[in-house]
Amino acid sequence: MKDELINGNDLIALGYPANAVMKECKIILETHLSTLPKEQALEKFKLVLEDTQAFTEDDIWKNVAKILLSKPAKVIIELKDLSKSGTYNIFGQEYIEPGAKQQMQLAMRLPITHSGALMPDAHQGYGLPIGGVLATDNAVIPYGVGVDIGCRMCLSILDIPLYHFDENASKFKRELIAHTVFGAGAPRLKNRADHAVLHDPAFDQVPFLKQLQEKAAMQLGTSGSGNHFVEWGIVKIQDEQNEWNLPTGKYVGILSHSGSRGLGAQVAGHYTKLAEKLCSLPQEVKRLAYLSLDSQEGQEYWLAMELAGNYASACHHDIHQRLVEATGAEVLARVENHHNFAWKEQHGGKDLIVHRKGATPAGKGVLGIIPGSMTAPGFIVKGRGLATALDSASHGAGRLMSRKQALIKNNWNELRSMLKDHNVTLIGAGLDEAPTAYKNINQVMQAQSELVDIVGTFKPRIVRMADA
DNA sequence: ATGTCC
Repeated sequence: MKDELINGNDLIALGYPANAVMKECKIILETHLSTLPKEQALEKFKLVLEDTQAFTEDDIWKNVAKILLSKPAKVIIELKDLSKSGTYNIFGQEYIEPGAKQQMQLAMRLPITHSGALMPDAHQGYGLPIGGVLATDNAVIPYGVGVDIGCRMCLSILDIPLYHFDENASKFKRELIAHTVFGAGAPRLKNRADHAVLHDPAFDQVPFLKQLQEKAAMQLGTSGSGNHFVEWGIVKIQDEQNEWNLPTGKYVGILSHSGSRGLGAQVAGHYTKLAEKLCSLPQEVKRLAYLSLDSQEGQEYWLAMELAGNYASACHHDIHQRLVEATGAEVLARVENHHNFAWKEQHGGKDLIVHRKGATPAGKGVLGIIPGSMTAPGFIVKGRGLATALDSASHGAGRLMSRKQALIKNNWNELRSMLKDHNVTLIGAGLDEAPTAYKNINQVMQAQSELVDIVGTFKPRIVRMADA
């Protein structure tokens, strides 16, 4: 081949895919076509592309033919131009790291995205940021829900007198240890669980779920690890108009935070992989791969997601029930909500799929729980239904430090002193969960005063988390 | 988040 050289762009212009075939073409160019004029060489490439089948046995071209036939060019879905992606509202702008905003901006550019919002506890995650809310059109993003599907809060307000709790603190601590199970992969202790959710028809409707049924039974009522907890604490009801007609004042309560354990994690992993296979997005957003709700896979994910949500809910109820029975308490009121989930909702008269990944549903009048930290209060909230926040609020204070960073910066002396100051007994946990690793919950609540009203607070007193 | 890549 004389004078001008053929390059990759020439081949792509002919219609060649930009994949492994390029390497083979380069070898042929160098070893067999080096003396041919450019036009003639291009003609040859064109012929191979048009009649690939005829070259599958050709000594020179068989590798090229094989790749052309086996690997059809993958169509990468294009992101919307920034100018057409629409804006999203950020609450608590000053508390949010740039990485989380960049992730949200990318999510806004998906072709399926309708609208979005970022909560004041937001920080970087896989795919959608934690604290990200994304409304899409008839499609679900497994990583827009998160790895721990149905991760949620549950608060039981009890009839136990405060003085009884204080006088018997060691018994309450013992029962908390006896009736909660922490640790990754940890199975339930002793008695085998039975619960309607373990017989959910979804286990038979979705083949992938069948193999997870036994694991789900083994782990029912367990809490897992990470930032999950079960705690005794003091509820303070301050809204006189509360729905339970409870007199304002202090109550003993149980607050728990956990999700769908191995069941949800396996579902998330499986359908994320499937989505990435079926929905090729540019590298920087590949974790936002989505499934159409009209597809078999999308419908399966939705069913599996709802099962994982119900399972997570059952886990909380099981934990609360055992603690309530062990202490002879009665439940006066209960507040609970998912904060890693997707819902079918109407916004502005349009049917949408609303993903909340680390965000609390806050539709008008909807109750929820936003935890603080092991020493900072959590909040019982009532949604204000702000449209620009897509009826959402934060799911907590949000991390200030990464786990790794927190392990380096925090120390046990400081943590022990904080626990003492706040009259908190801690069982388990590591320095990565120290209160100093989290944002200031009061600032976060201030930043979302348009999103939720405060009904009451919860001050942790005996906290159990997974061992470090 | 989960016994951490089918």
